[in-house]
Amino acid sequence: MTGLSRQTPASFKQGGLSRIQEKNRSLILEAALGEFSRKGFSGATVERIAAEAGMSKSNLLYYFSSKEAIYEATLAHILEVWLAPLKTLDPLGDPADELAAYIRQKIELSAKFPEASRLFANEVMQGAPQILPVLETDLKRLVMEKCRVIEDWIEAGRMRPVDPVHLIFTIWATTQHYADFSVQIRALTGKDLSDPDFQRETEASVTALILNGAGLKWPAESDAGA
Amino acid sequence: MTGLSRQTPASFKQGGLSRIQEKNRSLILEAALGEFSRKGFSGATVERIAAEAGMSKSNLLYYFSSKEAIYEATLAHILEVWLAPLKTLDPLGDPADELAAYIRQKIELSAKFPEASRLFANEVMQGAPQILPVLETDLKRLVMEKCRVIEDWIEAGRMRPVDPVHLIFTIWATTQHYADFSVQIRALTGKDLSDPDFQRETEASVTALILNGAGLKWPAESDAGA
DNA sequence: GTGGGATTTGACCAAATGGTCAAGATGCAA
DNA sequence: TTGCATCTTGACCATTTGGTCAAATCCCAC
Repeated sequence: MTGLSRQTPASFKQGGLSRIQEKNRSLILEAALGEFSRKGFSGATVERIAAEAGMSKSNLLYYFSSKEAIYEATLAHILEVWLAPLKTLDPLGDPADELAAYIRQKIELSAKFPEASRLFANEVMQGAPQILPVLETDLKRLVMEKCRVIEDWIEAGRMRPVDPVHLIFTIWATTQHYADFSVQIRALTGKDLSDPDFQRETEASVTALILNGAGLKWPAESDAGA
Repeated sequence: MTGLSRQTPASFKQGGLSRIQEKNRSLILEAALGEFSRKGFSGATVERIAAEAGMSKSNLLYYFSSKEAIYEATLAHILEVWLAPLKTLDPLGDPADELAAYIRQKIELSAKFPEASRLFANEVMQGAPQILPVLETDLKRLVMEKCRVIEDWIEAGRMRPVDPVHLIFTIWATTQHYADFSVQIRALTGKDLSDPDFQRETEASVTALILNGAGLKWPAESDAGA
């Protein structure tokens, strides 16, 4: 009787996705991440996404109603992972340790999910058409909260007075740079974050530069190898 | 007699472009920069570029034989400007002054030509299909040369031992971040580099962070206002 | 002013691509 | 096994878009 349910993947009835749906949506999102990050939204084709996910274009459009819907889902899927590390910045911890840990996590993400980084960068560079609202609300609230944490550290004389928001931008910029510009980095150094040695070297350099720039001792006293 | 010259803008005969050609090529390149930086290569349309340049699509294709040709010309046009500042890093100057000047120039570029920055970022993020050769030759040579300069400063004990290539990457990352992610920055701070006050503030923060991170005194002694 | 090359454009074409649809295949509960 | 909902697909369509072409129109040296 219902002519309606036909084009709706049984789906959301009460949030329960069927086994097949679970698998296919997951395959699609993974393929979409690769395609969108490689080609950008406009350059990506649903045909290629479908092929990479191992199904027909028609079938893909059975699970996601449009190219834009796939894009939004992909973006939402990575956004939480992407912004998570900042939340761990602990006001009660040691400033140097906390910032070092944050930088390490961000570089870890850049190393493990360079495609997500590029997709995010692409979205923001195009004017953040999909995620601007999130940036202006959730992210802004989070950043302001963590800026307050840093300000408190500064007022307590535990680090040099730096503008917290620029400190955060600098951390974002540097860590994401290694993912987004990996081709350039490989062209210049012959390596990128996929090389564990290079990842360690990058982490050490970036952390030392930023922490010392913020007036924190780094590496912390301990054995500083040759 | 020559059926050949017809589709070739009188052009290159000996490098002399006619007045009209000069004007139109310039209009096209400016329009293309806007369109490509806003939409990326795939998202851009020659129709819109032509409209923005105030001419018909057919006429645009009279000056550039294809969309890709416009893209290459646009990229080549900005590339020299983009890489110029690094060349000014003077081995004979004071490390702090030299690096501060370099950072200032890069931020100046990000403020004045954010579209060029985004176009460049886009190109590299897609794998640098057009400019990879340049990166691997000219840019690599330049970077290695300047790394040597920094190493000499370090060996002379004039700055903390830092990996020069990571120092350069950090400067690139931070300065370009303010152009490429200006939408995010505006969402979080309400301002961006188009605001002169924000530009000064950014320059001061970034310079202080990086130079102090590199073990250099900054700001140099002088009146440090309240 | 005039002839011929430079410039400009509208009409047109072919390929790529997002999306629809109806029919067929598959999985599963009874 | 059978009936029905879920799942899958090939055929098809409309639009967008990069690019061509022949016919104007413009510009300028003579």
